[in-house]
Amino acid sequence: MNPGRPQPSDDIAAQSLRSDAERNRERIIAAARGVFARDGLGASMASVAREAGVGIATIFRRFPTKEELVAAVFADRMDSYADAVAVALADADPWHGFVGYIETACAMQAADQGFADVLTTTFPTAKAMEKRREEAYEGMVRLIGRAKAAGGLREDFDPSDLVLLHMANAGVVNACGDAAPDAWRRVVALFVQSFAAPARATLPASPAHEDLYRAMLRAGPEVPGATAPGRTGKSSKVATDKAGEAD
Amino acid sequence: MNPGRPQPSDDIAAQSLRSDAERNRERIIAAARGVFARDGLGASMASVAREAGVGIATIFRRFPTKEELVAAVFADRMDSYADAVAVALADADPWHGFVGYIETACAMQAADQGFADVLTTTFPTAKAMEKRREEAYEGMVRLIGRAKAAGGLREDFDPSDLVLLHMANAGVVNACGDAAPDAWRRVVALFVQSFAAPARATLPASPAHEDLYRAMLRAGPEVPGATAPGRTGKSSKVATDKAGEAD
DNA sequence: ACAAAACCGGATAGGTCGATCCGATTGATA
DNA sequence: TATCAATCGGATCGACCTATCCGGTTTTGT
Repeated sequence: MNPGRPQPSDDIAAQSLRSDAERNRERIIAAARGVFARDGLGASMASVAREAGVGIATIFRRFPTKEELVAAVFADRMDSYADAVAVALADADPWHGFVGYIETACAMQAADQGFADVLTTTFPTAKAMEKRREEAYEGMVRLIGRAKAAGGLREDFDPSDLVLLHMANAGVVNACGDAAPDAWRRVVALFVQSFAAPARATLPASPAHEDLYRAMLRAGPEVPGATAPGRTGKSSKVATDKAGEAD
Repeated sequence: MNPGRPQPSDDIAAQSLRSDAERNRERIIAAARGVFARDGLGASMASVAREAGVGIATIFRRFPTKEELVAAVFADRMDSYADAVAVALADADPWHGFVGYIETACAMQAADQGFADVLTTTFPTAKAMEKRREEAYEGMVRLIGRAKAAGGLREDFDPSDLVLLHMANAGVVNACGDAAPDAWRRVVALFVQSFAAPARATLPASPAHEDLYRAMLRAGPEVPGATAPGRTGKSSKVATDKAGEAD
């Protein structure tokens, strides 16, 4: 009956972890949840350790890489994400369900900087998380089909548009942070109105499926958000061609 | 007539720089233009130096901080940006001018990763650049007024919506990079359709002016983008993670 | 041609990050 | 209670970043 006993019928998840180890594991996840939500995935492992009240090594012992910690932290959030699609599919009104999904998912991005990044990044090594993502994607395709059939959604809407929506929303919540915590609502409302049927005009083609996948792979590295003072400027150059250059 | 002579009536800009120094200064700016455009503001000073064929110290001698280099590099890009507003105001058709401005500005973001961030960040120390930004903003307010008066633009459109648009577009171009270089066009087209009058539904309130300013201040630090896509293939371990970036 | 000032760039300082090492500690078992 | 493996956490590694230092080189004015 003692928890942690090596009995086969014991509690699953934590397989034979010493009691203090299991306690720390939960502390770490709880701390990481808060830190990633507040500072995004760019938060350092050290800051998570500090928040959890454990040593840095303790984190890496339980989660050999940062990516694994991220996967552990966001596992249940991805569940909620997949659930949101299921809830939307259960809605009797296809368009209402579609809009509800969008608002729920974007609200999740706004409430958790880390999750905003997760939705626009793929983690090939975190199979469980990617599985949820695919489940959600398949549900979204059906959701879109229903909404189109019911006439609420414009016919040229593509599943990839939801990915683009999340990228755009991530840009807004990342840039605004807590300075303007509700700005995303207006952006999302504008998007939703542009999704409504009938289409006001034709759209440029959607990006290819695999291009978007590569884009999400590429995003992996880092996420701004946190660092402080040393601000640097940014710049751009324009040099080449493209679009309307001024002279 | 020799350039660089200490004559008072000499060429302005470069005040008495030795010929080789002036040559390097231009090389540095040209290199930084390309590097920032390709890799975003997260690109390191070392990579700029390498591209320019000069030493790191040479860059910091001419531009004491990275922010100053950025300001120097983007000065003309901000001019083009302000020009785009002027061009839009000169358009006989207010709505056409409004849409043209949006497409031009967003195209500039897509063509230059660094500029995408510049548009969503303020640089209090770079006064010239901030002046251009304000000029552009004032022009945008007039542009919006004209477009509303002509009936093309929905009445509840707010100038801050253009800032949000740029934040959203930055999110898309940052996430997509060169993997899906045209994805932004579809997003912008959707936005434009949602801007068109008549409004399909009311919108959540706009963020407060000063909140958006604080958000743009806060955005400063870093920008991902840096690391190359396929890279890291090498040995095992560490593949992922960040690093460069960002920052 | 020549000296002095201006300039160059590699090495280095000092910071952060992810990740690892190792001596000290603690929990589980008998 | 005694034992020992499992665990802990601070120190440390290596890589990268911005920024500075300093000995060698180049431009400039006479």
